Amino acid sequence: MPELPEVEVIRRGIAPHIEGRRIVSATVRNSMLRWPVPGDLGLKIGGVRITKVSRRAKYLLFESGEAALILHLGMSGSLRLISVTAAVPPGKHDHVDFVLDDGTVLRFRDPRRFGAMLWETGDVMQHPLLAKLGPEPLTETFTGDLLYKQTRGRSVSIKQLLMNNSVVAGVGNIYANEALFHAEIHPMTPAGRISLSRYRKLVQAIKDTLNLAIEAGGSTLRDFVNSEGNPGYFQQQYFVYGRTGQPCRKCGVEIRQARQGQRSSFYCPHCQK
DNA sequence: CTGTTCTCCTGTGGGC
DNA sequence: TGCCCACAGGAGAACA
Repeated sequence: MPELPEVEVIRRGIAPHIEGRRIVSATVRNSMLRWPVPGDLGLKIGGVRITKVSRRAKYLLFESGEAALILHLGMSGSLRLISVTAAVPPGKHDHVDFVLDDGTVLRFRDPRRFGAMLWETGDVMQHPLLAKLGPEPLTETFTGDLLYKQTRGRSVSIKQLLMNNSVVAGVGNIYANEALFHAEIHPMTPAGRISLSRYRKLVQAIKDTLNLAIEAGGSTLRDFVNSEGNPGYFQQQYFVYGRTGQPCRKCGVEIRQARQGQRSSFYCPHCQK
């Protein structure tokens, strides 16, 4: 699933091919994503020049002067660029195509259709999906001091807190688990009972794991044009995620799995307290 | 406000 | 080899 690092790597991969280009047309074959793709998307986006491809949390934003396309890859979404000469026929789950003014096609595929594609005029950051997001984890506004202040008196578990996008944007299940392991914090610890120094360590762990993943993805990044599969997706060497029953990479004790809010948590019972 | 539960969807993998 | 089914999960919506 595309986590924040994958989305960022995808953004970096496609931006050079899209920024400065005009979108000639859009073809929507299946509009039933998480929310319906606007029926008049093609009319609205046709002729629009994309000046910038940016990211907020796990949302990709294709910005023009006065409007923006908001794109979320959900669980199974992917983007690929197809050159005009390749003429690849769309597959079953290729729901949307954008034709650029150089003939390139940007194709959105999403088998599970948890993704989203919306059009917002005006200031895109005022869109309800984006307006209430917390700080970006990789910016300096996201600090241990902030998390500490924000969590006094709160009983929610730290793992679930990290996955709350209004607290910090775009930290998903994998990186919440991984960061808690590196910070040596048990995922079920109530957020209000964690000290300032531990929050500082946790925030650093979040930044480090995300940055490491982005670097790993960037280093293996292939060209997005005419590439098969899902360029931008990459398999990380995880410390706890998906490693139930396997030995902890630090101490050898078996990694445990538990359920927190309908979501799997993975942790080392020896390293994380 | 807080915290919890529900919901959308389909590919994958384990069991038999 | 084929079939069945639990499971996975981002995150907004709904609810207590």
